[in-house]
Amino acid sequence: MNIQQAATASGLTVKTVRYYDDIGIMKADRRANGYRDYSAESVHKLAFLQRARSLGFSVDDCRQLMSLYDDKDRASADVKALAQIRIDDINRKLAELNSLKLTLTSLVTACKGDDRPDCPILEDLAGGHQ
Amino acid sequence: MNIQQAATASGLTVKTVRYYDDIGIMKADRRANGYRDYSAESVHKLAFLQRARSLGFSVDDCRQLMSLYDDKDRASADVKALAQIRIDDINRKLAELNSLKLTLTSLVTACKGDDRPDCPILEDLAGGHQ
DNA sequence: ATAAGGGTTCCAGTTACAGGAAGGTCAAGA
DNA sequence: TCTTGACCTTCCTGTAACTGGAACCCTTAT
Repeated sequence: MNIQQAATASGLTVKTVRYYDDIGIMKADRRANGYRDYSAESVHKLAFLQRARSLGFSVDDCRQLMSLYDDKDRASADVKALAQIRIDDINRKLAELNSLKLTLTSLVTACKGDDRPDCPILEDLAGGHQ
Repeated sequence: MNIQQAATASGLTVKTVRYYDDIGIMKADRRANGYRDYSAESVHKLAFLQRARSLGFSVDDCRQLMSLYDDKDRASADVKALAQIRIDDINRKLAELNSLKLTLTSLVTACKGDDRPDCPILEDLAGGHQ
């Protein structure tokens, strides 16, 4: 299977598939003419990568997930631990974003948003909360 | 004031302050010996940048905020609009992260996390949701 | 004179690709 | 057979916002 078809089938871009080959996370076979060649199993692994990336795992995380996936003797606890770390990340980001949102929302509420130059947002940015 | 002191006073790192000088968002004065020199007002602007960045404004947003800040005839509506865009961004990210969290949490819950190789997380990544 | 602790510039590395140039390959039609 | 167009290849650059480090200059104190 050509790279284009592999990309389409796995939900990735051609650029990304080539990149995954370059960094060695998903090596492609080569035909005599140098073209990359993807088997059904390779496409499956690419789709695995696509899904893992879309769930916010880093490419490095994916490297680990892939080796766990390939290891038929793995312990599911190892995978669970990786996923839990991701959840913790997400929780941290959620907390941070919620706090940002609160601050910005209160600023926007305080700002009249008219033609005059008084602006509580700029005042706050300039040091109101030091 | 030396760069070190300016950095400390504004809550930035020396590297960052130098970077802001390089990209022109906050140009420093220079002494005869070539050292950067920061006035109280410069430090104030650096602190403004620090606060805006910590609220999730991009450096490019900050460029606009700075010019609005410097412009005494600005309309506060302009600033309000920028802040609103940021809030919308944040809402989008919150929704995305919440959805990720739901998925990961249900996977982690389904995974026994023991020594055996059966792992719903890997199964899902491998195509459970196609 | 020298050593410590500033400062300077410039270059590489980070993440996960995207864009684009230059050129090789393949299948089909005139 | 030649050409055309759609593929494919590698390689280089750029992205955002810095960080780390090398090589070197300046200042101050001992």
